[in-house]
Amino acid sequence: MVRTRFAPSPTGYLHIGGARTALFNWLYARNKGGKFILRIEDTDLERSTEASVNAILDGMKWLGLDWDEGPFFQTQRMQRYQYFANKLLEEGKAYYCYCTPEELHERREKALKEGKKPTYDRRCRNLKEPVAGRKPVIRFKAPHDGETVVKDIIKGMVVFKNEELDDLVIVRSDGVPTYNFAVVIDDVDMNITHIIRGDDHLNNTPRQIQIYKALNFELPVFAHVPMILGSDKTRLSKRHGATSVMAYKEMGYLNKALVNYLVRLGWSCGDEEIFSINEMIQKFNIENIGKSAAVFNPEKLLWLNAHYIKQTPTEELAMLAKDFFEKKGYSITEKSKFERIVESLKPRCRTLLEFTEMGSVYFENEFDYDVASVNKFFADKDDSILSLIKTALENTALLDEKKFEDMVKGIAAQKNVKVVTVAQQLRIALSGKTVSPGLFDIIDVIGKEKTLYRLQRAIDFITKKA
RNA sequence: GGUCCCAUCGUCUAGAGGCCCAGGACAUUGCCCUCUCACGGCAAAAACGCGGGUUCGAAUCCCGCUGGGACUACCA
Repeated sequence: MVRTRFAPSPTGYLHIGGARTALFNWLYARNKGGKFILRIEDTDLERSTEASVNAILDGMKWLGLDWDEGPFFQTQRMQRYQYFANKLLEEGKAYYCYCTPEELHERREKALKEGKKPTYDRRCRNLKEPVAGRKPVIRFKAPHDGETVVKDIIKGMVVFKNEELDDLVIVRSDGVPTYNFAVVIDDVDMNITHIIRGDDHLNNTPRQIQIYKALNFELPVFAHVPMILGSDKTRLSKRHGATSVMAYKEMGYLNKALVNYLVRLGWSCGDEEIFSINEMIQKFNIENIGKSAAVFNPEKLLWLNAHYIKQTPTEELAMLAKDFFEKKGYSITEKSKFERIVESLKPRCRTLLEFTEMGSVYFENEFDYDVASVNKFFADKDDSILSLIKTALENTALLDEKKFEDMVKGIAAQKNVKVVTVAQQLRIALSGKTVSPGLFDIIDVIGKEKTLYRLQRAIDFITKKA
C-alpha cells in the first residue's frame, strides 16, 4: 500500500511550491489507491504558529487536497523522538554535546576564514564526563568514511562521501528534536512508503538515511522534485509576486485552474495541457516529473484560469463571482439577471476580479467619461446620433437583439456613418468607455429607464461641452 | 569556499541514437470573424549553452567547461 505525505512547517501560509509538492503526493497516492497523510512539522517552536496551521489547512481544502490521516503534529509526538534518541544513546550511536551555539558559531567562522570546512569537529564525541552548568544537545554519530547513496527515482543514484557529513544535532538542548531526526521517526511511524518532496532536501537525505540505518529502519522510496523558480530564476519568493495559494483565490482564480497549472509545472503527459482532477489522478506518475527547476509563469496561469472560467457553467460561475461583486459594493438581487451579466462577461475576463471591473457597467450610472474615447467619438460635439437612439428607444417596447441591431444599422444609414460609429457613441453613453460587453447585453440588463437616463446624461455632457 | 542537483523556443515542456534542418502550450506578431473589447479560427517568428569524444549517425550516451540553483543552523 502506497502511503505518501505532505509535511509543511507552520511558519506561514501555504505557498505555491508547497502546494505543488502536496499535489504530487496527493496525486500519487490517489493514483495508486494509497493514503495521503498530512503532518505538521512544528518543532521550530519559535516560528510555528496556529494561524499558519489554519492557513495551510485552508489552502489544502481550497485546492481539494484531502488527506486520509492527520494532521499529525510533531509537538505531540515528543515521547517517540525521546524514545529513539535514548535508544541511539544507549547503543552508542549518539552522544551528548556540550558546545554552546556561540562556540559553534565562532569555530565555524574561524574555519571558514582559514579556508577549511565549517563542520563540527566531533570534540564531544568521546567525552567521559558531563560539563557542569550546561544543557547538552544530542548528536548523531555519523560514520567517518565510506559513502551514503541516495536512490532517488527522479535524480537517480546520488552519492555522498560520509566524510562530508558531520555529527548532526538530533535533539536540541531543550529536548526538542531537529528536523532531520523527527522526520525519520515520523515517516517510519506513519509507514510512509514514498517521500516526494522538494529537492532542496536532497542534501539532507544522506543524513536521514544514516539515521534510518542506525535504527534499522527500512528505507522509503525517495523522489526529490525540482524547485519552482521566479522569473529571475531564483527560488520563488514574495518578491516575485503572490506566492500564497489563498492569495490566488482572493485574486479571483479558480482552484481547478491553479491545480492544473501546478501539475504541469515540472510534470508532463505528452502534449496535454488541460487535465480534470480525475484525469490527473489517472495519468500522474513520477517518471514524467522533470529533473530541472521550473519558472513560475503567471501568464499561463491566467490563460488556464480564463479557460476554466469559460468552461464553468454560468450558474456555478455566478455563485463564485457573487462574493467578488458584493465585496465591491454591488448588491446582487436577481439571480437570473446576475447570471445574464456573468454570461456576458465570461469570454472577456480571466479572473473573477476582472468580472467586477468590466461588470461595473451594469451597476454604475454616474461614471466619468473616458477622455480619449470622448475625443475620438464626440469631437464634433454632435449629439444627434444619441438623440436618434434615444427617440427610437423611447418609442419602442422591449427590444430583442435583432431589432436592436436593425435600429443601430438604420441610424447609421440615416446619418450616413459606419455602424461602428453609432455603436461606439452608444457605448460611451452607456459605459463611459469604448470597451464594454455587448451593447444589447447592457441595455437588456439595466433596462429601459436606466438606458434612457444614461443617454440623456451623455447628451447633456456633449452639449454642455459644446 | 565545500557538497549536491540541473541545462531543448522568452516561459512550461515533448523528445528515452536515426521518425527531429526538433513537436505542443503560454506569451508575442499578422490575418479572418466582429457594434468595441474579448472569445474563436488561421498563420508567422522563436530553442537543442560551449568544447571535446563514442558512433555509420547525437538534442538524445561519456568527459570537460560555462551558467543557474539548492544545501552548508540547537530552521524546516
